[in-house]
Amino acid sequence: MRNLYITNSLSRKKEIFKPINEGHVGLYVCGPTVYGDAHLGHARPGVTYDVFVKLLRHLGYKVRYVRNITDVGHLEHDADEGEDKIAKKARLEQLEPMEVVQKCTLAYHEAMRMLNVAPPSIEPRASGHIMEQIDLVKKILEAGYAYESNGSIYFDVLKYDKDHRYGILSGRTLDEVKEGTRDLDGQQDKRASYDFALWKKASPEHIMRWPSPWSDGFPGWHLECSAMSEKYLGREFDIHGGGMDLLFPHHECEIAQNTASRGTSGVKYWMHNNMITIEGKKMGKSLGNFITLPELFAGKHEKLQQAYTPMTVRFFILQAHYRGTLDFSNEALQAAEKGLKRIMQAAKDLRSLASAVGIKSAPALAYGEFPAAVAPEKIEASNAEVKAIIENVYEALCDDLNTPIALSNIFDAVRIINTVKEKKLTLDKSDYQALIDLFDNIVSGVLGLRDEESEGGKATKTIDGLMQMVLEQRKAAKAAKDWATSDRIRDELKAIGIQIKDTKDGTEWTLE
RNA sequence: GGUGCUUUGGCCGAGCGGUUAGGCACAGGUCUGCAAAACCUGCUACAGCGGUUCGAUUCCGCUAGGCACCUCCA
Repeated sequence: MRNLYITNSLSRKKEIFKPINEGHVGLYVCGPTVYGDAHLGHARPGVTYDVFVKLLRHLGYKVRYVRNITDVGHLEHDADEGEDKIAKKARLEQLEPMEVVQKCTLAYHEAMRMLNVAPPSIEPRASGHIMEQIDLVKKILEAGYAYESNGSIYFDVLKYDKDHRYGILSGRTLDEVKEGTRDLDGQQDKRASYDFALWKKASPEHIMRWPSPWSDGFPGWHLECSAMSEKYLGREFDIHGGGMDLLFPHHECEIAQNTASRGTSGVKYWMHNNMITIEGKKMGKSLGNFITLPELFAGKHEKLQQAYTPMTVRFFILQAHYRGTLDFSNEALQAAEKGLKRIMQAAKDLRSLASAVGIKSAPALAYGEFPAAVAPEKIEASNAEVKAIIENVYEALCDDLNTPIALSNIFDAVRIINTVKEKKLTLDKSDYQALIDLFDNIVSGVLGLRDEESEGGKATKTIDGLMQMVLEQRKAAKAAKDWATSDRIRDELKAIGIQIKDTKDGTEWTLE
């Protein structure tokens, strides 16, 4: 199996990945809090960890991928009167909180499906694991790292810090945390402002509430990930991922909870994807640059000059490294759209060139299917450049998921395919096979780039037939040197979004 | 205020102590009835000032700008 390197946020260094159990990977990623539309920000971790999981599986690992749904406990503020995000939405829309959860979860799933982000192996909900969370609170209380106050339970950060040191992930000392923590009103139940809630007593009007030994209430936000990761992945597991913004306090608190209850921080590698910015600023409702995925796919937002397809968005995300911020702009999205189109066209051309020498491409993967676990140790190809390109793609992906480098090599492969198509270069069967494998396993399989144009199914067949008829007419006009007619056909097709290309071998067409 | 990150050509965005990233845009060429596409060529940058070094965009320091987290956020 190839060596895989990932940047571990704990050490802030690139480390070689060694699974706890040979050949198996346990991965937990923080999923969305379901209280609104899926937005551009959700696309980044969705796509990043999707590619990561697909790569792991292609390399031959058996992966259990857990991504949670937060449907309770996530408050608007840390203050005691901070409202639960879902409860607030439910109040505003006059819905039962679980109706909000259902609606938003389905919308999130739909957005992920469109982005070709495969579902996780397990998608646990916080509200479905109240028992586990109460048990976890009990364990932390027993260990002496939490205290009860007026029906709520808080984590005793000061005590924990003395025994274990709080802040190993974010690199902060408790003094630094102290300085940065605001004293908010409504925190009088806590001993210290930096203590965080494990269990909160519900106020009388609070709808989402469960009985517990301490009060009718609800779990603290950080608790769910500790409880559910342990339940499905065990005391210690390989990788925990999430957005950079969750690093502190969410993941820091998770580590503290794990250590206090299980005696181990629980996670070997922490991975954090960076944010998508819009005009250099983080997306936020207050800045008016908040773009949801349905808006993006429909082009309906004042910041958008046009609609962008899900694959364009996916490709756009993959053109940057996951640890860097990625700046959104119409210009950048339009560039991505064209670049992706070029790769997809080359994929099509490659398939027909290869099938001419008897090499078949694997059928396109259905949604949720993973690439075969057949990553080669060595690339077999007679053309040195082809061989080097593919080797570089694997090396890049295994080097902390460097998708931009992988894509730059894939563009080199595109150039080779185009050169062959122009009959300025010939390849032998081993080269075709290697390239077909590259596109099947990596472009389509790991990077998850689908050809949206040719996914029309029945409609495409009909259009194919029609186009053949139209092109026959134009061919006849051209044969008669009736340029006026042939140009008119071309112009009119162009106007309805069909691009004609005359090549040596006949006329091709593509939908724009 | 604290902590951390960052500054790359028209735009997006990699990377690295000495070798072309890549995409998009732009210009010229080839091909073509003309287009389009493709291919070839060109444009070739690393905020500023110092330092280390045979050599720095790449390491160190300072200055200036930007961003993130510290409060909910993917």
